[in-house]
Amino acid sequence: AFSNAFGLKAVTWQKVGAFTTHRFLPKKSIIKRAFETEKNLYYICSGSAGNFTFKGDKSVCVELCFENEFFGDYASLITGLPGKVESQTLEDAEILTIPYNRLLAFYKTLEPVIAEKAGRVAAEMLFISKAEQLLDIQSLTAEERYLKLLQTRPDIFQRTSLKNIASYLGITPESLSRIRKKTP
Amino acid sequence: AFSNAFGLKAVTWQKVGAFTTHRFLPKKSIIKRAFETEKNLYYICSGSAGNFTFKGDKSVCVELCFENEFFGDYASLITGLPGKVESQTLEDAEILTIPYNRLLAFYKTLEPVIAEKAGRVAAEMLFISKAEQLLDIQSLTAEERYLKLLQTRPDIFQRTSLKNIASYLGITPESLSRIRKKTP
DNA sequence: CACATTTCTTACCATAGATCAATGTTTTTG
DNA sequence: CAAAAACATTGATCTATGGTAAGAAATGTG
Repeated sequence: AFSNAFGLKAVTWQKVGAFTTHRFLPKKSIIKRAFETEKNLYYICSGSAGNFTFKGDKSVCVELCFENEFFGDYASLITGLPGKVESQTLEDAEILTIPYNRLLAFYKTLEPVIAEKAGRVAAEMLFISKAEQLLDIQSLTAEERYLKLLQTRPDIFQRTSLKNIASYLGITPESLSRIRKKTP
Repeated sequence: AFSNAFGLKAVTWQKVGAFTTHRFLPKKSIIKRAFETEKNLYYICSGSAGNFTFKGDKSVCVELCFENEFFGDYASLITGLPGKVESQTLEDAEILTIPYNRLLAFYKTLEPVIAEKAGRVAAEMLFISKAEQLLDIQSLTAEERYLKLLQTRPDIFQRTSLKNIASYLGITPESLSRIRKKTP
């Protein structure tokens, strides 16, 4: 499914498949609760998932992932500490669960350089993505962030509730509604 | 200077020193302009530095770094694309400049696994740090962010202008001034 | 299919934080 | 050292966004 990701060959990923669980989860299934430690890496075959936290008593979507993307509470996975986010599906989803300790053990059976490279490439991608998300929030207005998301990921608006999109953009559903009304 | 960082031995870093430039830069020196591509990694021996972007016509500090920390426009360094931020010193600073292509070439003289591991550890640290910064902005109020910074990095307030701290917290200097007046 | 739940929109008011302006303070610089 | 620049604070507004509420639309469910 995830051929060549992180510089690993398809044949290598096939071996990962041996200890990977394949599940169909309905919409709004909780994958990992807040303050639990993440033990798995996930791959979304179809559907979508998100990471959520709270601002006061309001749920905030901090990450959105779709089919053919890896997913999880990476901060918790990397540090081994309890993560602050709750992970859940946003649509019915087909998800691969890759136990992280099994993945690390498998890495040790490879040439070590291959495994470290995969880890480096993955971590670099995560960093680039987070850095851009943060820079957007710091340098763009709510309306600019909406327009950027609309241009770069128009499909998201067909698949995710405006409520989640609003919190992902850092605003309330009401504000998003007003922005949408203003910008046809 | 930077012993054992990223899982590299002190003796390895000593060899990096051979192609590292040592400079003293006065306060507010520009290290890299916005929209240029970063070619170097920096290490701050003393003083401090920050990365800046603009929100409309206002300068926003998106990163603060101090002595004994690595520094740079990592997103640009990793992707090789022009970066959006301007890097500059915030105090008089003693800075090591490590040309990235020389660093990568040096990596190739090591056991490859060592180099990849260093890259992985570095990227993971950057990711963790950005993810936390983003989560704070999305889940905390301005006052909560101020209090968190005050608790975790009280020294910053002795060394950096409140103007920069305010923009780092995502607020104006006036708002920070009012928050400080309110919370003694 | 009918009922319940959630989502989306709209309206109205409240508020955190922004903006503008004035003033005092500190820092920089010639 | 004195003038200029940058910074910090305060007060008086202004505004974007939040909060609340209510109804319409969509979706989920027995």
